[in-house]
Amino acid sequence: MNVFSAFKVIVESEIESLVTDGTLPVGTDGARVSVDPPRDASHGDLATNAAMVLAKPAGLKPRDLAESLAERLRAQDSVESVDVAGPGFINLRLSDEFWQKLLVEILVAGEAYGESDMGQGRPVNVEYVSANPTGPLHVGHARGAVVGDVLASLLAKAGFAVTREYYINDAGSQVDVLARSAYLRYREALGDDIGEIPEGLYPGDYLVPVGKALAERDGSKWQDLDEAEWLPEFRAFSVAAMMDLIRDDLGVLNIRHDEFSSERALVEAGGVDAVMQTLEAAGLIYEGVLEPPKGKLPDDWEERPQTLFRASDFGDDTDRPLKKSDGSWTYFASDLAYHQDKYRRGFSTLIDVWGADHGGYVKRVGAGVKALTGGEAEIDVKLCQMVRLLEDGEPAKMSKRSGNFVTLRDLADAVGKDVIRFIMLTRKNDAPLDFDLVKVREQSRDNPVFYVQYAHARTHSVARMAAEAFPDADFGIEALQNADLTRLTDSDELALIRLLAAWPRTVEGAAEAHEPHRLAFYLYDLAAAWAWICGKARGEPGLRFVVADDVDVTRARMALVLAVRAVVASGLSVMGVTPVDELRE
RNA sequence: GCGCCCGUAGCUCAGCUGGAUAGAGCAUCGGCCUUCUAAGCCGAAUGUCGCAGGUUCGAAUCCUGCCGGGCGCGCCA
Repeated sequence: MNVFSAFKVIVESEIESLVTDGTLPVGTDGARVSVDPPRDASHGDLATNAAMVLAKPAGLKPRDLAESLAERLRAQDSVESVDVAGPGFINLRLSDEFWQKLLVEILVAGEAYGESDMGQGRPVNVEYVSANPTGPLHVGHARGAVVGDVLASLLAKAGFAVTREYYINDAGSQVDVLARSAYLRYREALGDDIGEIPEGLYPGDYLVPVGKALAERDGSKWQDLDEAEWLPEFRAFSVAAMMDLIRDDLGVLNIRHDEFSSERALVEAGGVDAVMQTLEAAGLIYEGVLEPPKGKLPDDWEERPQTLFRASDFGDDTDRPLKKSDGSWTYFASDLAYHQDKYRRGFSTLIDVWGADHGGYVKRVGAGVKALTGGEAEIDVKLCQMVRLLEDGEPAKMSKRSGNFVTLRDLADAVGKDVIRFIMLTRKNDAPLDFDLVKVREQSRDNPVFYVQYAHARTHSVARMAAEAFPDADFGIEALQNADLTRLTDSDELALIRLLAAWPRTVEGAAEAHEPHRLAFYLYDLAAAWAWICGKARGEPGLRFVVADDVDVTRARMALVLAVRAVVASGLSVMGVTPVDELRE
C-alpha cells in the first residue's frame, strides 16, 4: 500500500462530504489536490494542499476551509493529530500503532514490497541499446542498457505490461561495411595476405573469428567472386554473429530483451511502403526543396526536390526527407515504419532510450508518432549523456582490446556487473556521468554501491547476532509478524518505518516520471537512515537490536531489521543488483 | 544561425512533476572504538538555486528574454 495515495483517497472523500453539506460548491475540482510527505518531518507524517487549492474557486479563506477539512480528518482511525499550518497546509500525524502495523505489511510482502497496480496492466514498450550490429558494445552503450533495463523493471513493478525491445539497424550501409570487413577476414583465414585494414572498414579483431567461421563452413567458394555475389551472405552471417556478440555482452549485465526487431525484415515485409501509404493518404507527404542546413554547410550540398514528410505540422523544426537521391528510403523512413509497427502491435506508450548524440532526432520521431497514431500514442525519448571513465579523478587509461574504445566487457571485467548497474543510475539520464574505476571499489560512504550493499549485509550480521544471543528464539519472517511491535517506540525507529513506507511512493513516482535513478537515491537515503540507527545504539546500548535480557524487544527490532532488508532487496532487485549477505575483506 | 540538455554549498550532485526554514556526499573543523561490521557514527560551518522579468496564495521547479557550458544540425546510422 502506498500510504500517501491511500490518504489521498480519504481526503478526496472528505472533500466530497464537504460538497454534500454545502461547505464547498457543487462541481469542486479536486484534480490538483495532493498528499505528500512534508519537507520537514516535524510538521507531521502527511501534508495536503487541499485547502489552498480549493479555497479560491469556492470563495473561502484557505485556513477556514483547512479547519473544516481538518475537523473531519481527525475522526480517522489511524490519525493521531491534525494541524493547520502556514498558508493552509493540513498536516496529519499518524499513530505509532499505524506505523508499527505497517511493518507487518512489509514483512509479508518481502521483496515484492513496493509493487503497485498503477499501470493496470497497460502495455509499455521500452526500446533500449539498439546498437548497430557492427561490433561489441562499449561503455556508452552500457549506460543506455542499464537505464532501459531498470526502467523496464521499474514499470513492471508499477504494474505495467512491459516489453523490452532491441531494434536491429541491419539495413543501412554500415552493415555493408561490416560485410566487407568480414570478407577481408575471410580471405585472411584462407591464407591471403590482407595487410593493413583499409580506411573505412572495421579494423577490430572481433571479426577474425567471423571470417574464420565462414572459411571453415564454405571453404574458398566466395574467394574469386564479385562483391555483388557474396555481399548478401556475408552481411547476413556477420550481422548474426555481431548480434550474438552483443547478446553475450548484454548477458554479462544480465540484460535480456523480449523482442529483437530487424529493420531489414521490416523493410522487406513492406513496412515502409505501408507507412508511406498512411502518410500519403493523410496528405502529409509532398515533393519540395529544403533550406540548406545552417552552420557548417556540407561540401556536397545541392538544392533539389525531395520527398518530404510534413514534420513541422507536428512540432518539428522543419520537414524531413524520406528518400535518398538513389531512390532508397532514409533511415528516418524506416524508423517511422518501425514506430508505426510498435503502435500496431498494441503499444501506445513507447519509450526509446538513446545516446545524447541522437538528441536532434527526438522531435522528428515525436512528430512521426503523433502523425501516424493520430495522437493516440505517446513517445518518451530518454537521452543518456556521456559516461566519462576515470581512475582516481584522472581520465582512465584502460586497455582497449577491441578497436579504439573501452568495451562494456572490459568494464565488467574490471568492476563487475553489480557495480556497473548501480553506478549507471547514480545520475539522472540527461546529466553526464563520471564513472571512477577506483572510487567504485572503495569501501566508504561516498561509494553508493558499497554503502547500500553494506546496509543489506549488516541486516544479516545483526540477524546472526540475534540468533546467537537467543538460540531458542524464532526470528523468522512469520514469527516476527506476530512480534509485539508496540515495543518499537524510539523516534528513530519510527522514522525508519516511515522511510520504508515511502518506498511504494518512490516506485510509483519514478515509474510515472520514467526516472530509474530515483531508486538509487532512495536506497542511499535508506542506507544512511539505517546506518544512523546502527550508530545510535553505540551511544545508547538500550537501543541495540539485540537486547540480551529482553527477547520481546529483540523480536520487535528484528522485525524492523528484516523490513529494512526486504526494502533494500526490493530496490536492488528492480535495479538488477544482487544483494550480498556479507561484506568482509 | 537553429534545436535539445545542463547551470543549486569550495567540489560532485539530489530536490518526490508548484509547497512550508533548499538537502546529501566529499573537502574543512570538532567529538565517538570494553559487545549488534569504526569499511562506521555524531556534531559544527557552508547558499543572490546563472541573471532579469512574468504567472501564482506560493517558484530551484512553469513562461519569456539574456549569460555561460555540453551535445547535435546533411540523402550518415
